[in-house]
Amino acid sequence: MSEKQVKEITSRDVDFAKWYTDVVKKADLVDYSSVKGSMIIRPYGYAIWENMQKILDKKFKETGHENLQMPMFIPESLLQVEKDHVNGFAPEVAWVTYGGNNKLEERMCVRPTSEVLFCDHFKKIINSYRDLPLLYNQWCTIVRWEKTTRPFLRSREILWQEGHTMHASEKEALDETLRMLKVYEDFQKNVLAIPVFTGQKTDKEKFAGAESTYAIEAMMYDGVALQNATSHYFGNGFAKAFDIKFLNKENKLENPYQTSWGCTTRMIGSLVMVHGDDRGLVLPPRIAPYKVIIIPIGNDEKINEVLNEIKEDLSDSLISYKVDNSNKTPGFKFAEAEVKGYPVRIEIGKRDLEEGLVTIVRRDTLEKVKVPVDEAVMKINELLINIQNDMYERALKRRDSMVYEADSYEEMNEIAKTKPGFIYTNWCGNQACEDKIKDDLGLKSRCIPFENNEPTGDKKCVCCGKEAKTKIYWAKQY
RNA sequence: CGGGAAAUAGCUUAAUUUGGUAGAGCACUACGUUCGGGACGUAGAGGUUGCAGGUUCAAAUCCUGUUUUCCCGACCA
Repeated sequence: MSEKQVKEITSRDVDFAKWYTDVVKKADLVDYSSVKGSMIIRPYGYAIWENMQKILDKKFKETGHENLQMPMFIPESLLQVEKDHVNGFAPEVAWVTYGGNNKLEERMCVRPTSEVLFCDHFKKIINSYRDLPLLYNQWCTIVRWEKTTRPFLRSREILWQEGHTMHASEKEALDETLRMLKVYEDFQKNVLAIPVFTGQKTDKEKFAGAESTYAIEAMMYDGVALQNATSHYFGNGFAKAFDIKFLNKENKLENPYQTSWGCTTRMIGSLVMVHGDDRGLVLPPRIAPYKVIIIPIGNDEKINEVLNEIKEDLSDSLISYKVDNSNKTPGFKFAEAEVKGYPVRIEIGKRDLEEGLVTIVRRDTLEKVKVPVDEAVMKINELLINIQNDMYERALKRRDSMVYEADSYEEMNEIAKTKPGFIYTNWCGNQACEDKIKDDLGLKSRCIPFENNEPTGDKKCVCCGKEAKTKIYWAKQY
């Protein structure tokens, strides 16, 4: 690697935090604005979000959901209807107190999430079991006044999607909660190539006002956890607080059962921190705005002819591409392509063309192959599939190598202090142990996975030594 | 929100200690030569030194406040 690259992007093993900010800025994903925690998502970063939206939105619609748009402001009295909810969010909402020069009679917060807005609406439109289920989703921004902010990982203005549904039965609502969690899990695995632990949050970590919260938890390159999506089951708590009722088949009034689920542009941060390397971003083909970057080396008739031929073949195969026609030297273009993380690079130069070849380079391994011009697109198709799979397998292998089981508190302590990653232990189910582990080791519970969650070994809680109820993951979090 | 550090051209920075004409490299613009791992020549453009006050004959430099960024902690469904 040249000295110039080392200078521009801090090595991720030297200073991971600096590496992250270098990559998100140098890959043109994001820029800072003059408001803390309110970032500018630049076209290349936004294109990744658009792809996420496109793929998820299709899934949401296939599962019967409709998009709508709710207001941005919530009157204080409305936010206060559900007690746990307001207690959870009050410390981090932004308030609007003036309209022009006039002080408002009642202040309004900028939505930190839209449960109460949906409930206010649901109350008006739900009358009968025939109105259920109601399956809604909205793409919007929300505001949470975070104290510490970082691009994509924790911002004050958050670009996200929130699904809100109402059901006639407890079971149906719970099924919906888990169904959407599964949609997120599949998306992470198959599109983002990010392995996740899927499971239930503890009572301490669950959403304010929810009966149960589920999450998908990813591990970043440095072993720190990032929650990439959540799905909540509310029971009928909000419905009761908001007096939402429907007549069931027996002609009796009943409160419906509710869910909500969401994911944000934080997933872009995940992509960077799971797959990126010292040369920059590495994007899985299925989410990359451009799957191929074409770099002509030099400029003559033959090169242009082959360039056009390949462009046509890529278009025919529905493979998105970008051409770097700038006047930069090849070395500059290669380095630039690597910072941006285009999955495949194709180099068209006269030296290869004399033998009828072009060079194809995959970003994840930097492996180069030379193929005949008319086989280039076929080869690219094959590579894109391999890159997608290999990236997932590599991420999975790395993650699994950083998950440690601890049987005693001493062992857990030792691992927490010396090895980055997740720790998997027996747990009694009491918050006292969660609090102690947070205080002693700085670790928070991530989730209780759905599978292989039976206590093992002596079946005692790793912290208090009492009988364990389950196994659970612990980690530092972003 | 506490503790620390920083802010000078798009980027990296010099001048700040000791107040006295804001300077460079890269990037950018035009033309030309180049092109297989961060090219070269010639010419050019780019700054009320984050913002607001104060001290001074004079402030990038000293003082106060403020905003933003980074680090550590607290907080964070």
